[in-house]
Amino acid sequence: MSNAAQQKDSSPPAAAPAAQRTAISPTRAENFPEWYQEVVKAADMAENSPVRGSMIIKPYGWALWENMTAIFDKWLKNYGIQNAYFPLLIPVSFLAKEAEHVEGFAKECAVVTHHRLEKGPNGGLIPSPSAELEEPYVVRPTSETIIGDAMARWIQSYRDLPLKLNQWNNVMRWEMRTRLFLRTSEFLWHEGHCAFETADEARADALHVMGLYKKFFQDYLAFTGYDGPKTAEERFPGADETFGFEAMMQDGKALQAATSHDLGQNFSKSLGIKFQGRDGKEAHAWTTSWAYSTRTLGGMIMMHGDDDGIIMPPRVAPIQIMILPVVKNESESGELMEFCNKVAEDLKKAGFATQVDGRDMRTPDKMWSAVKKGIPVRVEIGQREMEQNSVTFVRRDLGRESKTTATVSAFMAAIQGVLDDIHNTLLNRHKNFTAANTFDAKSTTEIRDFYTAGKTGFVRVPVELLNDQSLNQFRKENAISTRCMPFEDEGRSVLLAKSY
RNA sequence: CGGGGCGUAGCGCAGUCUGGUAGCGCAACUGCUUUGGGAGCAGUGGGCCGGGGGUUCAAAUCCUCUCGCCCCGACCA
Repeated sequence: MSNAAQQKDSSPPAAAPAAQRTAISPTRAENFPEWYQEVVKAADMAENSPVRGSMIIKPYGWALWENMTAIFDKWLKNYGIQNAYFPLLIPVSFLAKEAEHVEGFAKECAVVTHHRLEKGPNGGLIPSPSAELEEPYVVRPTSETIIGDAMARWIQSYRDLPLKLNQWNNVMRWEMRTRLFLRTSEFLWHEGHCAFETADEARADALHVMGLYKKFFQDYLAFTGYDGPKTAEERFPGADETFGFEAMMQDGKALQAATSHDLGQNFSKSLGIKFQGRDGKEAHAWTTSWAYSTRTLGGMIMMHGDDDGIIMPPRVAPIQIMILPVVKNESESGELMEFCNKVAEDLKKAGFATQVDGRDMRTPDKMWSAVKKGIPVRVEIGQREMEQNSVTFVRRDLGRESKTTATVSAFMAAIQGVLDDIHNTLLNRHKNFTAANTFDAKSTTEIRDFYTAGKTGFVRVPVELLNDQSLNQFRKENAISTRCMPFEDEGRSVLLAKSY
């Protein structure tokens, strides 16, 4: 409860018999939020910036995001989505057009009110009073309105439908409390916006993209979770239905990894997205929107990381294989580097993201650096290996016990399988973890007992319980939200959890 | 926005109560020895003590205002 006091006591591991030093301290068990921050730092992925709530994504973090976007972008195009770009600034009046939408976002909008600076009375620069905008702009918190406005002009006939757009961009929501990747004021995402002739098509689109997310998370990011409709209280402002993908973090809190919205005709009516139908009559289009963001990346860290730092899922890892030359003495180093580079070249030709760590550092330090960056496979090559034309490699997911020596040709033949196996190990770990942290409860009393006992995870309860006022009161007091109504239970149940 | 904690070298911290020339560990740099899971010795460099204003002969230290960070809560597709 009194967290502030507790933390201080729990963070130093009390100089106990440091059996095995972990690369990250505190450990997950000691202090999960602090562990998370340290992991991001240790991997050199991101840092806080001078701009409150906005982070700097460093090259290694960016490389991961880039991989996460490149793959999914192809899938979207394959599904018939066209990428486009819409303005960062949205006229306030646009945002105001959809009643629920304004209400949902007004509280967290950054507003642009001036177009010129001038010298202030105390030095420095101030917005020039003579340069106040007639109508302020908001920095987009999401783009439904400005894209809808364009759609209204672009769509005249049912022949213009469906219109399926997406943009990779940044948005801003003035968050009160931020954490690297998980919640930042400015964040990166893609936002898809589609318009259809019929309600069924729109619904199918929202569901289809949710399916893509699920597949992407499973096949590339190596995690699983529950997908399904959100309850009314968690719905996107202005949506008829929101589908979410909920994943369980190692501290027992849920994280929404993606959402997809069936917006019905709410936005088309307020923004005038109309078309002449096959019957010659005027009709409003049915629209959708969907997204995943840099938050998903943060979630991935919290799902796969261990006390030595992040573990990169191999299929999106910026560096899949790191080769460490183990140099004994200078005289051999030239020949050894040549050998390492040769192996690296072959791996690169075979399509694997490979690097040789040729930095002038002690070997153990390079090893830990690779560990903290979560590089799936670390290859060590010293005099021994070179003489036998072999390599020694270690899997990040299994640690030093997995150390194996193989001939170069055997390694080349096996590496794809090794990476796939790492992927599967991570995925299965997370599947088992999710299953082990999903509990069933049939009554408000059971739910109360669960949380009162200090347990965490998903609690799956019958949807009818949402009508129980005493449960709602309890949820409110304990910050327990409804996550989604899993498709697999066909609407009979809803998942409760504390969440990010 | 409420409650709590905290800003001192790149990082982690001591010094603040009781005002008197800015310290420790790690990292960095140099040299030698080392190198297959976090090395050893010797040496060197590095500070607007978050920022503004005040009190004082004198401020990291006291007063005041402010900015920022962390944790919890509220809020949050």
